[in-house]
Amino acid sequence: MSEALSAIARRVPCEMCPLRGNPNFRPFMPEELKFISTFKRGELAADAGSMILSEGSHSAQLFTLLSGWAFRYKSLEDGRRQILNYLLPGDLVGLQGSVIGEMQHSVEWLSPVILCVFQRDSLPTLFKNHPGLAFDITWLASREERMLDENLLSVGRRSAMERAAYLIAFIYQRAARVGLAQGKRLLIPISQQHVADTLGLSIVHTNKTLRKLSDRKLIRWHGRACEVLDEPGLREVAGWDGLGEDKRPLI
Amino acid sequence: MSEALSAIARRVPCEMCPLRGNPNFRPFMPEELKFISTFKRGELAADAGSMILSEGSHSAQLFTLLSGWAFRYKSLEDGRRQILNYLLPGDLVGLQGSVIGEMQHSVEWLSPVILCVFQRDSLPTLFKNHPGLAFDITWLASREERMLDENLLSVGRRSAMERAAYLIAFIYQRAARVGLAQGKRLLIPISQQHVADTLGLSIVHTNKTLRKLSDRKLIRWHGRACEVLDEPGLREVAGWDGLGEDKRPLI
DNA sequence: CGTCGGTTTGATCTAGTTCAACCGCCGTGG
DNA sequence: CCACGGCGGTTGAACTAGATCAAACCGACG
Repeated sequence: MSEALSAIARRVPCEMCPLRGNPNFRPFMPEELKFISTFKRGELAADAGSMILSEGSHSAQLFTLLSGWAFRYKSLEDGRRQILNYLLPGDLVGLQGSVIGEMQHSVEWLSPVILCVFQRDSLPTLFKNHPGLAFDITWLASREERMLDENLLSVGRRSAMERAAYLIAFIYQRAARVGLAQGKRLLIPISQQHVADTLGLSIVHTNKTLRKLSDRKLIRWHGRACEVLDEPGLREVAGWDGLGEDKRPLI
Repeated sequence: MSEALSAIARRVPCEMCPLRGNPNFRPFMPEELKFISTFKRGELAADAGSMILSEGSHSAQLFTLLSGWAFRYKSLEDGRRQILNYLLPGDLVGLQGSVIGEMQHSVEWLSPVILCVFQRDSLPTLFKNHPGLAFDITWLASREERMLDENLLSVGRRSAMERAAYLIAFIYQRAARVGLAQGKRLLIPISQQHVADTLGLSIVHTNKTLRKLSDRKLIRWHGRACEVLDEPGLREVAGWDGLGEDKRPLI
């Protein structure tokens, strides 16, 4: 757990955040950036597999994922697990804990990650002095809700094949938006167990379904990662239109 | 559709909002209430079955459900429908549309409803001058996210029986919190088709599952409504602990 | 009295689960 | 250097939760 965490001394000033170059993030005012820089307490690095935030935790802090992959999940007493959504660079982590006071889900890293750590105590200051940023946080919360809506539709009403294709296309698009699919092929660092727990299916059936997608040359499976070969093809199978066009804020 | 809507002349001042008496809502400062009162443009009444907000709509307004029942849903091209969540008095309606600019789900009323209508344009003013209320809106967005998390867990990982029991217990608790189960028995105004579309099951199987719950004297079905006979029993079947204790804001 | 929306029930079918075994790869320890 | 064990993926066979099909029922309402 926490042994896998280490604070990083070097502190990238938010003005030079590598993510901000990306045109998918809305441009920020200099004073907004300045505040975010003071809001940011430091950086944190964690290894794949370690878990930082767990259900029921009260001392939750607020983070932005700077690099790496993660996922949110909940589980039942007997171990059945449901992955709720994936977290990619630029995503806020731990908002529920900061706003409501208690995390009701857990988060686990899929790769080594770097997080910007924010001071939860200064959230009220942010709301007070930077209404634009406060609105951005609400915007991000609404975005998360929208993604969950779509995931719920998928798990509730799509067939296994559609679900799998949708999931991979969805992750692909999100990754592409944050520049993870620049020219070079994209490898999504998940196992088939993760896919199963996201889709609400058994591993065996998930394997057979992914097999079919592989046979159709839409994806290729590499050990613990999924390579996307034909994203439009996946969307076609899923009957899904793709993400909208909006520029998102980056806190 | 919109013919079923009618503006109501009489305008209850927010200071006398019938919901505010309920101890489950956090108390508001007089100046907050005053602002909400100016934020509120009027009231709207709509009949059961009519649909006000639909997917893709851009002109979305922001509402608070004052009385009545509603639900949010999404559907696929071929008609498969997934109900995402239910809306009860005190819930915010149309936040996604107000914040992101486009509704990506639809809303339908289950009973005659009364809505407080807010001016979407003054949302920036709210964020600017009333950081506490802005925080409340974020709080409500997080709460919705939390409910979706739980619903997703349910649809993805619980059995039909567990899902059905969870759903009804969940709605029951929410209704109880807003005073809809005061002594007298509570009738949830939904059809089995709604239940099916919430649980991601077929109607036939939903019917058989509800039948079992009826046989166990946990619920009773009345035409287009569900009566809850034994809420702890339902939670037991579902393996669900119930909602937490938090006081919620009321915008 | 007929029709319509919603519920009920039985029969049959199938998508997805469970069980079980096996494979290939990689990291570890003897 | 090799044997071993564990993790992740693969495959087939048997099974079942839930889907689909079809028909009837029942109360409300015009």
